Amino acid sequence: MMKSRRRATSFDVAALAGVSQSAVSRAFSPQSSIAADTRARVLDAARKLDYVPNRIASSLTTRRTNIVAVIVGDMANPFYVQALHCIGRSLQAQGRQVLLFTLDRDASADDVMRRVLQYQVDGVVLTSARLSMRMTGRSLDRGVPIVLFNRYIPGHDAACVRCDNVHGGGLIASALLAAGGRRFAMITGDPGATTSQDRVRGFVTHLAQAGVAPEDIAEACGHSTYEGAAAAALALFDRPRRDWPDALFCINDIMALGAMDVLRARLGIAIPDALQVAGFDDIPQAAHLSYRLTTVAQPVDAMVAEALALLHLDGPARHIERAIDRALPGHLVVRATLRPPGG
Amino acid sequence: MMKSRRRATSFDVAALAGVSQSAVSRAFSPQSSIAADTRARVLDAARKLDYVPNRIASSLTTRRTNIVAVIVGDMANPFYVQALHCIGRSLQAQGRQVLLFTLDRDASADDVMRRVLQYQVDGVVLTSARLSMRMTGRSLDRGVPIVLFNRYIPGHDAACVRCDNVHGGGLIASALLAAGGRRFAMITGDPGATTSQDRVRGFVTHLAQAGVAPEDIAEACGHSTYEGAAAAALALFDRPRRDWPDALFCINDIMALGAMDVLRARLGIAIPDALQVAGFDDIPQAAHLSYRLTTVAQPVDAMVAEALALLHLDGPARHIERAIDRALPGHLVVRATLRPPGG
DNA sequence: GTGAAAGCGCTAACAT
DNA sequence: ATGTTAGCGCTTTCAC
Repeated sequence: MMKSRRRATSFDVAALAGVSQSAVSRAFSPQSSIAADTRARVLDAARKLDYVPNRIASSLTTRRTNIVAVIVGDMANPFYVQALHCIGRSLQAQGRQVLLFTLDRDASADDVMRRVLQYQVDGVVLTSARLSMRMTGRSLDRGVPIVLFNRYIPGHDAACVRCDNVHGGGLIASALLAAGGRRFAMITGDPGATTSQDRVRGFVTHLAQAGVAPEDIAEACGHSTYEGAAAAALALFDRPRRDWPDALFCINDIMALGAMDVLRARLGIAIPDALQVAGFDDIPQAAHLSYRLTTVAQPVDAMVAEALALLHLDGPARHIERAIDRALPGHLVVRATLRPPGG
Repeated sequence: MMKSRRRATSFDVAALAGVSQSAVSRAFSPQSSIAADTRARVLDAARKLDYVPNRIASSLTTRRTNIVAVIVGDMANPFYVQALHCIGRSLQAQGRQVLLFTLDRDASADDVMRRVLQYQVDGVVLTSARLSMRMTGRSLDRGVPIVLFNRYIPGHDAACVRCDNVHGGGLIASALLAAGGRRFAMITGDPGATTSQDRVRGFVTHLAQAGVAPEDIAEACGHSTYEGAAAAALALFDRPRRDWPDALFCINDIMALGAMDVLRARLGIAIPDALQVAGFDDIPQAAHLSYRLTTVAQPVDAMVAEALALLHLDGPARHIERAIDRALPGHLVVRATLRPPGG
């Protein structure tokens, strides 16, 4: 028993309820002035016809789709999955939805932005991807705000929300020093991203203050992936055993997992006894018993709240933020990959 | 230097190009009949005005949004993240996008479906969530196809794409038997989901054929989470050491990781020497060196392709599949959590 | 091949 | 509080 092929419209409901079509519209907008019993009659008729307001049609007139585009550059990194989940939840609680755009490694964010603009989204959240100034300008000029999440590009027009990476790098350095680290090494991420650069800078600067010369810090690029970090770790340990590092900072957790796994399985290195390890992000896996990774926790909830706030989704006064940079502090989470200080 | 606040419309482009508005529309639809030079003039004018076709407006007339809703029930399970990623990529390659709906644990899929319908999506993919028949009927009757991904509900109206879980459970049983398992245990997932039930059934049935009585198989529910599985594993081993299981099947990989972690860290159990472990799904982490988990790989790409095909997104003949059940075979991936047979 | 005109389903003034 | 009317930006007959 199939219902009528055509979906009911507000006109159908109006006819059945014996009111005008605009009354139907009002019945479905919480703050409009309509008599309680009129609304009741309308909602009743709507139920009978299985009527659901068409948000796509309404967005044509309101000029708001209540859709936010989220561009995710690296779904293989649980940190971004976590961020996406948090963004989705928050938005959904506001009656909005995420339109997801995935960006395969080295795909152009500009290309995907062209498509984003076709969907008339109310805002864009961009994670782990680079967007040209030209494209950013196009979006901002059309009134579509953009916020870069966990990515900061100096001089860039878009708003940006991130963790204070320099500070976080310093936290790791001081923890590793306090735990007795002597020969330092680090595995870096995307060399072009300030996220990686800043964490490295905070780390190196802090170590320098403690008398560790930057050139004494071994370094390898892990390209922000588990596999890349595994390769980088082996490269760092490709030297006489007495020169092996005893303190390793991985610019993010997913790389720390890759490094720990390969160093333990292939070289039999004991963590934290022979090597202390720290990461960054505090992804769920960092807490798992196989790793118990010391790391800097990014304040994801606060970052997401801030990012969405900067989009100014509420109110009719669509203000577009430009060149804003919000760096929120992370905090050290000490787990078992560091020896207890003075232990 | 800010451009005009108002976004250019096809009328603006038409005026600049000296053609009618419908010509502009045609210039942007690949298959419409329009002279090459007219199209060129239009595209040129469009570029000058930074015009982008409004897909929301066009979907009003075409009755297709080119948006597919994906409802994700468990973002903490990497398998679903993988599926989401794959769906997003495939859809994007077809010029479509994913509208993401997240479902917090125990939230009602019916509630979220009500919102889905407002967005006039062309189809719905539902992962790890239960949808009432009533709501399913409403959606199908309105011409919005639904496919359940990795979930099968007997007698349900929606189409369903899944792995052959009974077969997969059998593969694990036979691998565990061949590797010398004697005292079997399993950690189950959501007790109400056929996904878990079928894997259990395949496993138990196969063992029974080899002479292992079902009542000799220890069982605990891990609720499909890492933490739940850790607790379940401890419960299974809360008995005299000589009665400890030597072969453990976890209904999915994420639970296998939780079980392995806690059994190794808390009870010092050696895997695979003292205990052989197998999972299901083949999530990326299963291959990591800390686990090297033997598991059944779900054919995610094929499943996604099949799911999208059942949505019949192409062509004007919007056919709605009902009560379809497609079970694709998974395959065993042998890693280090099983002892080599005859070794 | 091209233009004119009629909607798609809704919201938002504007009257009443 | 309610109805009338004019769009929102586009696609699609239908003439020419």
